[in-house]
Amino acid sequence: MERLDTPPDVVIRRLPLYARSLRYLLQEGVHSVSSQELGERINVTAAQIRKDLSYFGEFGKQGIGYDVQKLLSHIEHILGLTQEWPIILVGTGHLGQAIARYEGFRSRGLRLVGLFDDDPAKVGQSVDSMLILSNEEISRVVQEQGVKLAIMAVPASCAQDVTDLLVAAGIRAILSYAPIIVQAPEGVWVRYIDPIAVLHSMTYYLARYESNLF
Amino acid sequence: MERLDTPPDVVIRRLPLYARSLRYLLQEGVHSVSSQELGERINVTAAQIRKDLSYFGEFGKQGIGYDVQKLLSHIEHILGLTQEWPIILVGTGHLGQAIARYEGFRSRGLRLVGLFDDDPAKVGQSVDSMLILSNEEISRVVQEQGVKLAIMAVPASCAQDVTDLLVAAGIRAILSYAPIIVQAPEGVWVRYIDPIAVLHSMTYYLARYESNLF
DNA sequence: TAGATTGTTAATCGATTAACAATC
DNA sequence: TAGATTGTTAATCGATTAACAATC
Repeated sequence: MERLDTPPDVVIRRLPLYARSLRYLLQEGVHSVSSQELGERINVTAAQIRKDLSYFGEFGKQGIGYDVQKLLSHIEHILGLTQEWPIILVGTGHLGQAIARYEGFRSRGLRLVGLFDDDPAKVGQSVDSMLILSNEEISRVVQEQGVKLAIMAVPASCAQDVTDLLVAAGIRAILSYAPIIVQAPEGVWVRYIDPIAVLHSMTYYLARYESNLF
Repeated sequence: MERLDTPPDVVIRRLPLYARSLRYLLQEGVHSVSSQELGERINVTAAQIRKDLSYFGEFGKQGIGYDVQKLLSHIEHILGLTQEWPIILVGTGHLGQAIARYEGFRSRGLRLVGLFDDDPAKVGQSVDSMLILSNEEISRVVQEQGVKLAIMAVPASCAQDVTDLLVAAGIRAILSYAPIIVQAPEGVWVRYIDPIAVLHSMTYYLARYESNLF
């Protein structure tokens, strides 16, 4: 059956988890998997997996389940992971350097092509043989390499300025580690990695638990 | 009016964002804020903020809005941030070291009290004057210091084992950076920081955009 | 007082789950 | 064939939003 609904964002955010689990299954030499089995691995119901996939097509076989390799290919295709995406990283503090040293980008369809910092003392140094450039060069690199995706690991105080710079340069999606919500125009996606906020939401439950409220 | 509903987890996850925005307002010297103004800063509707807060009490004044300092205190109290939470970190790769070097824990109600790795070559070294201990010492430290909260920055391949170790030691909440969903018993909260998954959900939109589908 | 904004209810919207015919 | 599991529909559940009386 044809599906014309545009898939909700929650569904899109689950697809990478399905893909990853399928990669692990493949490594383990598993060739076929049911929605039930896949769901148990990632704590999602079987019905949800089937419903999610139905937004994009029919990938399974009744009575059998899904061919791991095939379903993985389909999902990678849906996510646009058949191509390699150049990305840039702005901010080379402790966290930025750790990200720059991450070895896994290439195998995950991403390639770090630029490293930027606005601190003149850092510009010209290098991290893992990758040269740190000035923020003023962002625009040039983004345009030359057709970069659409940026990681922002800068202090809250300059996050909005850097966002504006990235948007002006042509970046369309930003993953921000800065502890602040930035404003970006329509058509630019911003997502946040916010470990402190996550920890603070867990202390809520810990505090409740400690006082024996459940 | 009294509210007996237990607040949904989505609400709990938004509270830290409200708290943070209020801290910024306080720094800026703003004393009073309406749900409208607060909402604009963090891209949340005014109605949602008021509804969220109503799970916990009445903190505003009709016609006026909220006293920034008071509302912040209330939210910090709700989140259990009136006490300092000891935390441990397992895994001292690039990312783990960056986390260990993070200076902001103290001011955010968290205190790193232990750093662990299972690599004998790393045990005994130190990061920022904090000694790396063997994973075998997790249980002792957790019990001695009453630690409930752990950050896990280990490879996917040992994430489940480390989780089991943490749970056995008495940890009740885990923030995991490992790219795998781990199984934990009831009453133990696990949350994930998964930058690659987030990037992969953004490539979906970039791929759509590139092919001019919207 | 008049204007503004809260807290709360009811309406709406959207996501998840259950159930089952289709079919491998 | 009998058993298993999909894809899809309808029912349920839960979260967001709109609206407004209460009130500062």
